[in-house]
Amino acid sequence: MAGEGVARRTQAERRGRSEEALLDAAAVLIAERGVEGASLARIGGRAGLSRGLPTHHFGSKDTLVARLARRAQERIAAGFLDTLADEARTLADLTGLELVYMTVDSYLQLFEDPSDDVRALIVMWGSTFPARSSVEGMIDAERRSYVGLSEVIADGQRDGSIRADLEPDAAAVLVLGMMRGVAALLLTDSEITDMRRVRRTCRDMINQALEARP
Amino acid sequence: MAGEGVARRTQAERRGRSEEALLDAAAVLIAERGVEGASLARIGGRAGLSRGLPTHHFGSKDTLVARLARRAQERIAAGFLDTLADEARTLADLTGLELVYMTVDSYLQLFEDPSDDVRALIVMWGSTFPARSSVEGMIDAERRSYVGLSEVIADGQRDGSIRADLEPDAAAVLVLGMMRGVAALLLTDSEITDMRRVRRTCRDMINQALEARP
Amino acid sequence: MAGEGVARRTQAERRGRSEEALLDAAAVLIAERGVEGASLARIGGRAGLSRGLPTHHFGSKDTLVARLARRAQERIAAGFLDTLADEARTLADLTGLELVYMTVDSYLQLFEDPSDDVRALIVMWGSTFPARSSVEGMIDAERRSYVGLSEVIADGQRDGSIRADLEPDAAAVLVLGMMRGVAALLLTDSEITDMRRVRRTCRDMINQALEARP
Amino acid sequence: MAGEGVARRTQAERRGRSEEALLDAAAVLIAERGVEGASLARIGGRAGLSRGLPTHHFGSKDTLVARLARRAQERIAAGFLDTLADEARTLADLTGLELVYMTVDSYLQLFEDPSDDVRALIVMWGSTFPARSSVEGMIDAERRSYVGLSEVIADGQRDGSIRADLEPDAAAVLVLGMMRGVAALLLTDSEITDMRRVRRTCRDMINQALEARP
DNA sequence: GATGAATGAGGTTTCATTCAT
DNA sequence: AATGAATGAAACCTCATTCAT
Repeated sequence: MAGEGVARRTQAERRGRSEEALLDAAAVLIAERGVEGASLARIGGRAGLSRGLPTHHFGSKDTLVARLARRAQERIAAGFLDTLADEARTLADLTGLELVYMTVDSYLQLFEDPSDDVRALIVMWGSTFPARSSVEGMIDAERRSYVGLSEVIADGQRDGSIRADLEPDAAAVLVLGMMRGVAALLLTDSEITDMRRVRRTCRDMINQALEARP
Repeated sequence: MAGEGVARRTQAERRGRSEEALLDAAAVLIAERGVEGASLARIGGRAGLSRGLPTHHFGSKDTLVARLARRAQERIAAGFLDTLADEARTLADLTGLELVYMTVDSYLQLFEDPSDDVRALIVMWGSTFPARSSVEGMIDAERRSYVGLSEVIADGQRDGSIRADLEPDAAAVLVLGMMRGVAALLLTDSEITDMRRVRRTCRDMINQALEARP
Repeated sequence: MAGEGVARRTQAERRGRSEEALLDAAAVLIAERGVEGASLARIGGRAGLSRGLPTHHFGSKDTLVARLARRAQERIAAGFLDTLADEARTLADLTGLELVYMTVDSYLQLFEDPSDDVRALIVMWGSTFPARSSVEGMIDAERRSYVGLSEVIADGQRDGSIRADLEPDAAAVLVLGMMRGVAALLLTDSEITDMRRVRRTCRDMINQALEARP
Repeated sequence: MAGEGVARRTQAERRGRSEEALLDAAAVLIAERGVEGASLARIGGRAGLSRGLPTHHFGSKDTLVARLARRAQERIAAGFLDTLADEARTLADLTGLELVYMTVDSYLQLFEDPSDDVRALIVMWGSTFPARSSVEGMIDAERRSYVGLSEVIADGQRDGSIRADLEPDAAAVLVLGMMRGVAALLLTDSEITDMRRVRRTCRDMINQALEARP
């Protein structure tokens, strides 16, 4: 029993380690060359493993890409919660306006020195633009982000921090679109301007645009 | 001689007509299946022409795609100028703030019922996200948009319509990113909310965020 | 116009020649290594053409195999009609019994010195045995052979050359099965016995088994 | 010691049980998808065991397939002897003609409601048609069937039950080919006609074709 | 005895491009 | 100007097999 347990854990560990390595490699390559340019053979090679392993583990390229997308999204979400925790606040303590601002700001902060995961995520987002796109779960996740943001804005209207005359749905689209679009612009042309100034200006603009005035 | 002249004009016309047909077909296919999914053979077929014609006319796929991107951008710019003309204004009559707003609004209006060109343009924008991207001229064009917008904002500060404490560069990134990002979101998930409400809310937010206050 | 006509004929000829070469190569390789063992790359190579051509022409392996099957079946049918013509008879002149016999005998004769087409056809027949098989049109063609043979036997009963107490359906299955099975056995193990003696004995057995007795 | 003995027997039993399960699964999959379509991983899975077990037990796919072929042939032979035993006859009591008939008939009877083994066997037979075929032992077994049948026919001529003017070799090929071919036809297209009528007609035709006449 | 992770060869297919017509 | 035949690289995927556990 003990022997079996060890063997199992070791096999599982081996598997897990390979998967992580493959996802890491996929992130690098997708960020670099796009979803289609990142071939499974190259992903395997870059991970220091064999050409055939990516398919062996994930069954198909679509699955691998979807898994990478989810991992990146989860990491971002976890990072955001960490940030809140670091500042010793809970969600309940924040006004809606503060929460909107922190959402946007912590997202943009990721792009000051973007990880491969984060860069890959934007690239994957870009590859969902064609009508028949394939990155599974991506559009759903985007929808959830939109709904969540919309609710936060409505909350902010209830708690009096956000102007009551905004339409939460429409404002959520604008804020989310700005987050994604700005990230994409800066990733594409990193010389455009530096992210820190953008974040500072962004705080200003969000406050001006959303804040309820006496 | 006269006959030859006519023949030549006809040849040139035919050529032009074929090229337009090919670009139209390319726009449809790129909007539908992405840049890589739009194969030259399919583009030729969709245009009602031969498989070999796209290469024959444009020399390479990259060139074809670049030409399509330029055509779409020029059409958008021309449309914008037409809108201004319709409202019997010249650029000189507008405050910086008005110009920013009209730029954004007329862009978003394109996505209420997007043409194939416009949809293809967003798809091509998405395919520039990888670090080694290929759509020639696209990043430069984006840079020019950014510079132009930045200047308009600075003009607005000079003419007193836009808050003086904004950094024009950073504000331009935020506004341009929002335009692109919102367009992409709505193209990807058309059920999210309707564009008209977004435009209305956008006017509000831009005014609040940029307007100089007494 | 004339130039176009020539060009077209020449292009068409080129295409036709390649197709024939590919089908010939496919027949050799399928006879040798089976349907799955005959890879498209090898077929192209054996035909003295490129690896990619088989797919380019036929679209898929299934189509290529189906085309080969049809070609072989048509050639066999044409050969049978030629044989009849050589003997200056028309179908109408033959009794049902004679026609059954000639059908079987001319089929078996093909296997005295079997062409690649004929060998490939038996191999393709063998590859239809799995429940989910793929050689398109093969099972239908087999069904048609069976129906045709069954009608010939019924005709023979009407014209008095074949015993009236046979069930035409069942007899057709037995005769057709024998044709195919014997062909397969001899192809598989050519040392079993020589085909000429089989044909002689076959005539005997068919006469004994089917002939109406006074 | 006793414990060890038990353990060993249990181990051996387990091994045997696994092997049988693997062969059963292989029969199902080969009947369904052909020899090449039946992958070792799927065989293991279908048997409710692991992916690696087929190789572990049989060493190679070829060996597994050969073992399955032999098992199926032995079962068929054993079934035939059982049938004889049920009818309380020994081989010595039968005339050659009767024995030929019973061989064919009991074989065809198997296909009225064919087991996976029997279906797989026909599929494996079909996969021996290519010149370089792989199912080890299959062609030899077929040869032995042929030789045996040929001897039975010669015996029948000696005992006066079968026409003396037949060539035993050739007749054996025809009878064996018919058995196999009819089985294949009915397996491929089960709607062709029902096996019972074929068996009835077959008895008739064999008697007419082989029986010595006074 | 058994599991399943890992490999890498090989298959079909898609495609941009070249070239003859 | 236009067609479409031909090429060959590269993609995804399947699979028998090897090997560590």
